[in-house]
Amino acid sequence: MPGTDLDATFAALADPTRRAILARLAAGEATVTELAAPFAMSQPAVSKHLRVLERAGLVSRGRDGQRRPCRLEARPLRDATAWLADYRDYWAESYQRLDALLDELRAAGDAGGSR
Amino acid sequence: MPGTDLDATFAALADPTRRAILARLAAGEATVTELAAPFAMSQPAVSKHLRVLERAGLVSRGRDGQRRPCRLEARPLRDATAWLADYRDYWAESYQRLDALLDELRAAGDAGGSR
DNA sequence: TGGTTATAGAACCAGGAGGTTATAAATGCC
DNA sequence: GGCATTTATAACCTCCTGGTTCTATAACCA
Repeated sequence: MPGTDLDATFAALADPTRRAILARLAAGEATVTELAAPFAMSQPAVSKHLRVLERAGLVSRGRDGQRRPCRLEARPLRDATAWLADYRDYWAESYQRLDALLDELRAAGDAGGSR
Repeated sequence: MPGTDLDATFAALADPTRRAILARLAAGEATVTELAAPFAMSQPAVSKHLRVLERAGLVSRGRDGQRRPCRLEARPLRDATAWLADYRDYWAESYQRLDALLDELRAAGDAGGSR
C-alpha cells in the first residue's frame, strides 16, 4: 500500500546512466543531445532513460523550438531521502549499541586484565 | 566507474516487499519464516528477496541451528543517503529561488494591487 | 520549397526480475 | 534412526529493462 512512488524513484536511481544525467542536470538545464553526448550509447537510449526519469517525476521538460530542455525536479529525491531518514534512528541506535559494547569490552578488559 | 554499489542498493530499495523487510528488520533480527509471514507470497520468493538484499549488503545473516536470522546492515543505506545528500544544495538553491520568486510576486502584488 | 537538426516512436532482441511449484539439504526432536 | 521444520535450489514462466536500428515528426535555415 505504501510507496509506489518510491518504487519508481529508487528504480530510476538504480541506473548509473540516469544518476549521471541527474548529476548533470543539477548543474542546470540541458537538452537531450547535450545529455546524450558523454555516453557511449544511442540517442534513443538516452531518450528512454529520460522517459524513465520523467515518469518518476525526477525530470521535467520544457519546449524551446525543437529542443526539449530537461530540468531536475527535486521532490522525489526529497521523498526518497525522507524514507531513508527513517533509518537514521536505527543507525544512531546501532552505533550507540556498538559504542556501549566497546565501552563494556574496554571496561572488562581494564578490570579483568585479559589480553 | 562510479556507483556499482549504488546500483545494487537503489535496485534493492526499488521493491516494496524488500523495503517492508528492511522496515521489519529495523525493529530487530528475524528469521526467514518470520519475515515471510506477512506477505502473500511463497517462502522461496521471500528467500530470493533476501538474497537480493544480502548481495546489496543491506542484510547479513547468522546461523542459529536451522534458522538463518537476518539483520539490517545500515552502511549501504548511509551511502545511498550520502549520494542523495549531494543534491541537498541543489534543493536549497531551488527553494531559495522559489522563495525569491515568491518575494518578487508578493512585492509586485503589494505594489500593483492585483488581486 | 528543400535540407538539416533535434527528438520521439516502433520493432526487435538478450537478459534479468519476480513469481510459481516441487525438491533437496540441514538441523532439531523423540 | 525416523520425522518434522527451516531454508535453499532448480526449473520454469512472464514481463520489464536496456540496448539496438530504422523511421517519423517537428522546427529551424536558406
